[in-house]
Amino acid sequence: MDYSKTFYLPKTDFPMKANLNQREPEILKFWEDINIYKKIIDKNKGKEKYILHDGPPYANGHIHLGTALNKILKDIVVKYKSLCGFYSPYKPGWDCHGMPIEHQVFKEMGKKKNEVDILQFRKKASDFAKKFANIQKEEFKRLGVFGDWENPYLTLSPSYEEDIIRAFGILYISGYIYKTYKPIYWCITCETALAEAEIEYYEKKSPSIFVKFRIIDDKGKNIGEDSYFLIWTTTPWTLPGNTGIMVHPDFDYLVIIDGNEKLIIAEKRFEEIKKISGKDLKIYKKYKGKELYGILCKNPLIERESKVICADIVSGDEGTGCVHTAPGHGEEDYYVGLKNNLPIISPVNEKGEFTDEISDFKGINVFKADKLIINKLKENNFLFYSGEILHSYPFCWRCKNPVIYRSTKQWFLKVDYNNLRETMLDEIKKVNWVPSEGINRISSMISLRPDWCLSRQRLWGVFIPIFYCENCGKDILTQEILDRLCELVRKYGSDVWIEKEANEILPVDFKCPDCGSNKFRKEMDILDVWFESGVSHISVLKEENDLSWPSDLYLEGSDQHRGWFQTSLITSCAIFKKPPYKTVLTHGFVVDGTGRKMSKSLGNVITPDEIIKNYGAEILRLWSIFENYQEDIRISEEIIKNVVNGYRVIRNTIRFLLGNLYDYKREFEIPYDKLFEVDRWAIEKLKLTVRKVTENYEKFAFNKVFEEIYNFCNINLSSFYLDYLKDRLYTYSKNSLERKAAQTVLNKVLINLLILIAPILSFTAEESYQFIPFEKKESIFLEDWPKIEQEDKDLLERWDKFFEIRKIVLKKLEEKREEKIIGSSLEAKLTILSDKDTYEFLKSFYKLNTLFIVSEVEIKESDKFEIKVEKTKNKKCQRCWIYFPQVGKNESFPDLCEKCIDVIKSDFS
RNA sequence: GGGCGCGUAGGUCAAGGGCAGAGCACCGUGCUGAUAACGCGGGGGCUGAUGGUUCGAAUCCAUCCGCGCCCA
Repeated sequence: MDYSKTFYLPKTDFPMKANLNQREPEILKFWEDINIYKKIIDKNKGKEKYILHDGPPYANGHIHLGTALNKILKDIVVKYKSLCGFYSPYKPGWDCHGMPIEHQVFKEMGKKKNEVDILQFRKKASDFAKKFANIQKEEFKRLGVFGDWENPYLTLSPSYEEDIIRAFGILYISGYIYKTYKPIYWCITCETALAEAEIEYYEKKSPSIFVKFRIIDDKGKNIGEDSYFLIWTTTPWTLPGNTGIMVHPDFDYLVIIDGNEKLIIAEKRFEEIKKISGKDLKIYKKYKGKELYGILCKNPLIERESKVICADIVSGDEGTGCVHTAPGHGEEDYYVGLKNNLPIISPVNEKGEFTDEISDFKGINVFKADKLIINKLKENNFLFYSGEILHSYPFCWRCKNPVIYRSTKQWFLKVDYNNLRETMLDEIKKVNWVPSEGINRISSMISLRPDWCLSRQRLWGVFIPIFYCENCGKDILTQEILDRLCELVRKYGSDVWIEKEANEILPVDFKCPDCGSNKFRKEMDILDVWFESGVSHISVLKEENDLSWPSDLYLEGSDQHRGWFQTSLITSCAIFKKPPYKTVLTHGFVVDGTGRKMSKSLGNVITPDEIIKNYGAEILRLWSIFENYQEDIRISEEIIKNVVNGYRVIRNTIRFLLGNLYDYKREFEIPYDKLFEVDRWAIEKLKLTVRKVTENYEKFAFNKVFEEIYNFCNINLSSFYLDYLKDRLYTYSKNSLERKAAQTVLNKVLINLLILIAPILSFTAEESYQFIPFEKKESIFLEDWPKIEQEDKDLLERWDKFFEIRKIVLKKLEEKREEKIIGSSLEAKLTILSDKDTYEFLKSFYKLNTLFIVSEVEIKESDKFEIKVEKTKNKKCQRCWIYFPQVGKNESFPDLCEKCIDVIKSDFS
């Protein structure tokens, strides 16, 4: 007889095959239709806040795996906190100004910086940034990220620009801002400052000269008369700007005899210099580099001292080991010069000609001056050797001419003003850095960082709000001016700085406080974009945005220790004396399957789009937390395959749970103490899982969250409990305690499971939630996080012992299966011989055979432990497939067991 | 070149001086009432390399190699 119509198989429309790429857009639409983000926010209104402040991605292209990873991690945190009942609004933002966009827009226009109408250009750049902010917005939404997408913050919006200007103004007025010389890349043909991105490197032939700097004060080192430091340079024209000579503190330096003269060079370079010059040089004395510190030399070209200083950037592989230092003409020279208080001299105008400062070469192009300088050095006997060299040199990306380092006045934020550096170093310690190594990184950076250069000679950004008196040159910004300007910017955007004359912005009849003049000009440099994002905490974390300062969490890639974490810390500590964050969480970088970074040239780039198309955003979400994201995160076909596998296990578990709840209703719930012991065990395991999962969410250890959930589904449910439960679910009477108790547990497991996975597997949690066939909330995201309950440790320990025995049983069963004695485990009869304790222990389990999924278990006391497996002699019940001695004894139902006969009679007649 | 990290099975992760482990993949197998599902069993490792400390090292120390981020 066919009994297939007489039992309760799982029934659900929740599909086994996820088909994520098709289904996700439907779920997104559902969320949009019910406005899920607002409903979550409304649900938690008035509760404790948890504010994750979004670091703005740069709006100049499509998202990549790194940006996707970052947004997904943020989304997981916000969803988790929201489910836990926190009021956790998420306001995404975009970084819209800056060089890369400027660069790309110039390219599109086919023009360069000084060929464009500024306002027209800025309009184009603005459109460009908005376009990509919108593209990225859609891409982020596609990932299932919830947030206030209708009201993001953009650094180019007038209100944000106003906040940038106000923040700068506050810092200026309180004394943090000053102006001084700093070398920058400069193209003397285009007469413009260049950014690093506008530099191309080519081979260039340059002079290579060794020059003698006469010692005028050896600080009592007794080096002797007619002594010189020998330096090497490939840019003779920078010699007039020389103010120092670097030596390595740990190198040995030799005083060598060259005729009547003595020369100082590094010992490491001695042989090489002897070879180059072809001279017979003799060693006279030896000094450690650090002993030479402070010796004064004379610049061989002009009347200026040159001081010997120590720096460990000095190379022992080229030159003389004594390095010509012109702080006005090089980045390294500049920083070393700052540290040692060397004057920064840059006697070169914007055309690349020497200024009045160098009377001998006034008006001469620096590159043309090289030859003249070499000749003059030779004439005056300061040239030791002269040759030529082919080396890599920076060129202008536009005109392809070699560029120079030229010092111009730049605006700075002083890090050592008002104890700012100490404040930051103190406050850093109060922040929770996750992982904890982050504190080392940011601390060492803060303790070493130089003043922050805030000005850029660019077009796409917010102008530095400073006026200059045309008469006396004084820089001017008062509270009154700042307030007026902020009002204008709020109304018209930062373009107003260009649109209006200085006098239209300044208060009526404003006069220079120093000289009384009424003529002013505006600063035309813009602010470093890092300053813009660095004040996001001021602009965004406001009451009017429903947010609050400081934020609970910043969550970005580990590169932001140098970037946003630091710039935000500076502005925040300068203005409020406190960091804008309580916790800083960092993640690593996405690399390929072999651990190498992704790049076009390596050809190993994988895009979020490919993953979404082939597998779905859900897989991307799961991948994001599948590995330990605090280190580098690898991605490869194989890894994605693993992720998909993990996903399938969860999905199938959910499907089985749903399928067995098709006829369940909440009022059927069986109270805990009426459940069978094995059901209580399942509940205790669930409690344990909920607790561990929650702990790991709290620690942001999302890969462990998944591991816990996965192991629960796989080891506790799939391998044991659900397999065992099939008999009770399928074959017992619809309203039996066996079935109802099982369903009670399954219902509890299902709803808890869905909540636990919802922050990560949002699509699947929602999709399956909608298949729950009885009364529920509108969305899984409106549920409450399960309460943490202490699990019953005694019960769990008792069952751990059971599982130890079960493991042996399973192995024995497999042996008999191999011997072809049994197939299905239900064909088996177990005999377990054991000591009294174990005997009593086993005896205490209800229907032990069903727990092992065998037909018969016989337990006996014995002095040895042994498990025997044989084929049962009973007959198989055709309905429940268990072998019973009673099968065949009933005439009406000769192929059924007693229980099944009862069920058929009660449920199907 | 410097700073901060990382390196354990094919991949993802555990073990932090005392027998190197888990689930996945793989192989074998059962079931055909979770079926592109589910169950059971199995093989797989010179713990990046080389030295050292120790009775004993994946673990502590040193050097090196490879990879990532930041800086020069």
